[in-house]
Amino acid sequence: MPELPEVETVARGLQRAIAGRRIVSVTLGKTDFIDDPALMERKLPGKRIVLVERYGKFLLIRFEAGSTAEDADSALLVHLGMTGMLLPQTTVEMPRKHTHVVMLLDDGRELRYVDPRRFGRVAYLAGEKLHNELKRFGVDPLEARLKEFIAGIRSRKTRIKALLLDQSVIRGVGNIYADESLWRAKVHPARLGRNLGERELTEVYRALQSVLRKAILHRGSSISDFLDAEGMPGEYQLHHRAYGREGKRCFRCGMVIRRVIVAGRSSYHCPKCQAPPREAARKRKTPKGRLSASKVRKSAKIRKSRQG
DNA sequence: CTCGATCCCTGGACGC
DNA sequence: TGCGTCCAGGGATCGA
Repeated sequence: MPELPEVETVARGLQRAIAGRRIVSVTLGKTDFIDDPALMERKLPGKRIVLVERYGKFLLIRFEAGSTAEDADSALLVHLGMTGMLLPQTTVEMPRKHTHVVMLLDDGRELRYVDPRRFGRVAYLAGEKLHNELKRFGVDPLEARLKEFIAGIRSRKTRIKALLLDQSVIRGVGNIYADESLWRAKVHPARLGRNLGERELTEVYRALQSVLRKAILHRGSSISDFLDAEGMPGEYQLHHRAYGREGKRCFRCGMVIRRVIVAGRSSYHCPKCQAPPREAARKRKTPKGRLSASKVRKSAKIRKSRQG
């Protein structure tokens, strides 16, 4: 599941592998995760890749400025979703199953986008549109100063876990690194961000940066299927202290790690080290009778989307 | 404004 | 072995 460290790893690998190459042609498979497939097919051929960088959880493949103003400052924006992979491969290598975008490069290799679940997103954007897209996001956690981080957390009234995951507040953090950071900072995921003291917020900030940096050094976490640009899995999953460790013992105090749902996401934490909030012993209410009704609605929606 | 719930998708785990 | 069911999760969207 590509979050900041995984995307950073892919960006570095791609920068080494394809910077300077020119795109010769584009072949698309399924396109339901592409913003404007026709535009992409029209604009990419001939473009030279000058830089591959990370922006939050996005990869930005930046192109050489074209002759027209419209083509200045253009990029391919790629979000890997849950299972996306960008692999530079030779044409003799069999494309993996679920390869949906193939970009032929001028050295004969292909840059292939593979995404079984198609939770990702691909968009060709230029000029103002690119600019507007990027400014929707909050601060980069590795670049933000403590003051900016705290201002971001205090900007909204919700739980710390939800704040860390909110890309418009902080860009790049997902479920794994949110849990890992909160465990290290000894802060319960359901605490309200507003109720965290200066000291606690400082701890979260430091833990977040430390965890992200270490994870980048280990080339990210491969839980099920993350692969970097060289097709290699990361190793940071071997260093997880909270995420995915339900029922196992806390490395700090020996208490059993628990999983609760916060902000709609599995949240692994140590119930002893990470004291639960006093503020809101709020219980989620999910009437069981709704189940059948929602399933009825689900099938109706699927039918509708297939038509339109 | 802010919240939770729901949905998208596929493969892997699990139960029988 | 094979089938059905559940779950993972980021982000868009919607109704409360």
